Amino acid sequence: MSISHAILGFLSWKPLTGYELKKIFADALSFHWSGNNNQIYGSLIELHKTGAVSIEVRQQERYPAKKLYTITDRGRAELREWLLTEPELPLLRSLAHIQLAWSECLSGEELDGLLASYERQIADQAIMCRETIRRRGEAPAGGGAPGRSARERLIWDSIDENRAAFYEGELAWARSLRAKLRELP
Amino acid sequence: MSISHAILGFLSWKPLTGYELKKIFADALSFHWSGNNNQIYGSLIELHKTGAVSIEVRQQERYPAKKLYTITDRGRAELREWLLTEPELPLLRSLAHIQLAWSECLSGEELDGLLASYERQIADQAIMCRETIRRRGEAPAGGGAPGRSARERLIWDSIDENRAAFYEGELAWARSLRAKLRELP
DNA sequence: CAAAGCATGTAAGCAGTTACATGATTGT
DNA sequence: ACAATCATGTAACTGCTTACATGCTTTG
Repeated sequence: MSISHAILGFLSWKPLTGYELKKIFADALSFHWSGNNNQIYGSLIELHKTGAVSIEVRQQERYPAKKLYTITDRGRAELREWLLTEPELPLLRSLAHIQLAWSECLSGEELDGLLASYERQIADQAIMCRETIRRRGEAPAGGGAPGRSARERLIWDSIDENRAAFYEGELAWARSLRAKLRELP
Repeated sequence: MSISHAILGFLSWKPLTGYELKKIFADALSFHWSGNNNQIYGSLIELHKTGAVSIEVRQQERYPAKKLYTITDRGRAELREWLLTEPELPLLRSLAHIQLAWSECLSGEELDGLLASYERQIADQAIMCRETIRRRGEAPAGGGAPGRSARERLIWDSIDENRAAFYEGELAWARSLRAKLRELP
């Protein structure tokens, strides 16, 4: 499961519970995982089986007991090994493009409506990305990562920037296509 | 299965066999499906069950019998209905970004190597995209689509252009990040 | 009193992948 | 001789998703 590498990544910062990881993934939009129970808890069980993490059960007074997961040396080695593997190509999949591809079945207005709706959604996304970046700039040291180096900050900011730029590019593309379609006879 | 809409799309042009569809998907990189047997043949069986396509078995002299699939009115209606549904957000997933996110575990040279390798792969992809677009420009009417309107051609060209621009954008991003990392103390 | 938060887990299912299985024919 | 093309299909698996199940506590 490819998400387990990302889990190991977060655990390399500090020990966390499944519940905390869930929230982290749900918040970290650039990581594109929904952070659903099945994957997080399932991966943690798997990681424990292979010895990449250790478990410490913490009883609590007013809340259910929680399991704190800590990365082991073996987990660290596994993470490093993965980091050194040849990176895969990014996966881009836009069902909207497929819809556009057969818009010959649609009238001019219907096609324009489809594009308008796509544009709106992408624009929202782009704004949200920029907002996230802005807020991060305001609250500097908060992000959970201990001892973040300048290098790491640069990389994380670049990844967020990449995401924003992607949506902005897609938005520009949709707008330009829509304009070109209006100019057609 | 979301690929079945794309299958209906191609069948809306002309009747095709599973084998032909397989090749079409394998060639149409912008459609990001591998065109593996299981999906194509499985979807066709499903589409036939729901009455979206009809089958005609053609015996051949020197080759195995083939099944020619034709879209029905019901299939056309289903396709049109899907085209009018609210488009989904594009899905972007770059494992390479996740690797970069924890490159704190790597040395400067290792990180640079990772980025270099990513850069190379993206650059190849970008070149291939441009090459496909160039070749399409040379051979005009070939593409299998009957009676393509100016509108449709514009859209298909835009989708290819979008794909190329995506890889070029990603390439520029990787290069700029690499340059910034070199300037760091 | 209902909703949201804390905390763990399971069940069922969808979409996609590689690899396997068959078997004639044509090209190198 | 070996590989590729034509043509259909199945098996086994991965990764991911939503929804279900439980139960106590805090906040509105």
